[in-house]
Amino acid sequence: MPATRPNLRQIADSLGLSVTTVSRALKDGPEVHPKTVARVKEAAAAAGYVPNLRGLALRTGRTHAITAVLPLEARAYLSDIARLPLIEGMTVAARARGYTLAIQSPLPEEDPLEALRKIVHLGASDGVVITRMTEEDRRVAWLEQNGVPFATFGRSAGASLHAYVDIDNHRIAREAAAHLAAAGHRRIALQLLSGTDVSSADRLEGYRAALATAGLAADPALVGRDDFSLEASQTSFARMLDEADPPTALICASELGLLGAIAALRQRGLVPGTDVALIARDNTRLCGYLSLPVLAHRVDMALAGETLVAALAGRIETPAAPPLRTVIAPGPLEAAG
Amino acid sequence: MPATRPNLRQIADSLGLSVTTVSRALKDGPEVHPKTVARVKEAAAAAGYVPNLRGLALRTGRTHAITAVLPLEARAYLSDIARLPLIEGMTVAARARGYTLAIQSPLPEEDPLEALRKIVHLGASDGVVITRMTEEDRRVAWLEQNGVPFATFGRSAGASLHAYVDIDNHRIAREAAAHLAAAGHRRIALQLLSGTDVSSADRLEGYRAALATAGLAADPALVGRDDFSLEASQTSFARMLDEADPPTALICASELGLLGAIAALRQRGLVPGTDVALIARDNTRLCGYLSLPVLAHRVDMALAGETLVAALAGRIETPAAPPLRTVIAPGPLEAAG
DNA sequence: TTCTCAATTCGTAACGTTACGATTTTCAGA
DNA sequence: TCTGAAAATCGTAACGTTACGAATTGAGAA
Repeated sequence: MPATRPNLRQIADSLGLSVTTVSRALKDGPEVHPKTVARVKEAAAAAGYVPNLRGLALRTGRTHAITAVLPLEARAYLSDIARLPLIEGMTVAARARGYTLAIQSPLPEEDPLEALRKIVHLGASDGVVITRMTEEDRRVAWLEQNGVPFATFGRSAGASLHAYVDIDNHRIAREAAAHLAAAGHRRIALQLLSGTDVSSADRLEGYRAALATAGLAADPALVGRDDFSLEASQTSFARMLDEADPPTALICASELGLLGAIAALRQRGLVPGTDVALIARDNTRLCGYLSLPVLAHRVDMALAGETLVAALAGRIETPAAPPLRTVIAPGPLEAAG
Repeated sequence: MPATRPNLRQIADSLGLSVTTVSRALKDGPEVHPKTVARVKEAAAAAGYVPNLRGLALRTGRTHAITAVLPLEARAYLSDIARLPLIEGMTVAARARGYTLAIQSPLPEEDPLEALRKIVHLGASDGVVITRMTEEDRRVAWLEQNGVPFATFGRSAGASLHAYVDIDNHRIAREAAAHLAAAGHRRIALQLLSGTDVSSADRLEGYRAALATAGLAADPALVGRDDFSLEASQTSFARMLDEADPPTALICASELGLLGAIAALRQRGLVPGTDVALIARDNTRLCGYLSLPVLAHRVDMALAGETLVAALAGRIETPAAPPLRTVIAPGPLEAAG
């Protein structure tokens, strides 16, 4: 920015020292006389000196910024309410570690790898957090090949090696389906994302595992894949409800999905949560204030964001250390509120 | 990031040209032979060249990043749900204009001016968006003195000159109070932020204007200043409701405030929206799903975010042009949903 | 006084880019 | 073939910082 800010040269000139000595003094270099260190630090503080990140970045290659590639336009990814604590968690954790968080929202029509390549080549950050992982994510391979520090939200297939934070989607869906089966439900519907997200695959697996354990058949017609707008969700559930053997329980995948399900039920004169059991994706505040008997797991998205940044910071600062891999356990399945 | 990315020198060497010529060719400099321009562009595309922002920033002073100073930890500022569309609007608009949005969440204990000074002196962005404006905001004076491009969310006292986007809080509170007065309410409570935010001052003024027009006295005991957690809001409203002459209508300031009010009412066996009228701050999705007779203005926070970035981009790119000043009009007071 | 060695301090180069002035090449006209 | 101007290209410096090796200073010993 155009603000004329003090730089090393000005401080050096004002003290009759060289730029080199001032630079070293400010980072307590052992070669600088203690008295000089004190003088320099005093002058720097008086002048309000802050090291210029642009020069620093060019010289050292470190920008002290991290970039999160997080779709914000697409309503399909993460519920509205789950997104904010994730961003908050990342921002706060980044700041606490001396980083700035930059958010890049990829355009839906862009090739994810190409978009990522551009972001990395800009060289404006020390590492990236990527989201919306697919099974064989080409981005992971590319990042690894190019030695770019990264952490992913959600595992990818080759997840044995890289830093990631994941929600235990398998367990969440499994517990949800198991609970419903134990309550006597035989026709349990599951809502998934429309893409090839790993999270959806995990949820589907967990759901099937629970059904198998309960001795129930898995009916593909009961697995909805819509893109999680309220309307799409409503349509999707409505179709299931209008079939010959409709579901008596729904496992939703976002609060928009939940609201869509409620709309579809009300449209048919059914009482949500009573006539048809409902399990929400996250136990968000919204669920609690629906005044409906809805169950949900509480998932700490802020913690997920913080852990993501911690994992990325680890890759940046100690590349030799093993990557941090975390699966966030959900809280117990409980009455939403 | 450590990725070895192509730079101008490599492209120049591979073509037997100088760095200067390649640099000029890539931006269609008129001094370069058209055939050379074509050759250079082809080679650059083949190599996947992306200009390095670090070098560019150092040379040109432009970082193509903007920083939004937005408190994310403090629950007191902006409702949870209103924050996300604001961030989304800013991110998307920034990206559309070739900027990256960085979010800096100031720590509550930090001096706002000092924190801003550090952010600016880092030189990591071309301009800043600041929020939580106070009447005589020292940050505005400092930014102006130092020639830093900026836009504010909310006006400050000397707002005649700088770029800002504001919500018409005066009108929102005025219409809310007027509507309640017209419905026969005589004791109308208003909830405000606890700080010295301009938005709260505007709301208070609008509220008082409506009461005066309706010939009602303004009772200071009916103006709550809490910090907008659900609990604080509940306590604050509870105190009012337990007084000798309790309010029969509440104008809330966030959805958390609304939920706190509902909790306080239910605690006393009162039916929210029926026994005591409620007007919410924003017509968020949550309000609609409360299944209560709640009124609210719809405020387009995503538009506010987009407009903020547009205003800031204007300051950065055409400093001579008059600053963009926008007041976002709310939608009509309507049944929430 | 002079020498030696350690303690300080300094100057230069480099990161990748663009601006500016200098230099080379090209080609029409004599 | 030569001249000269226009066209095209090149080299150098600079943005602010740090790393490296060189240069200077000072104190104690001979």
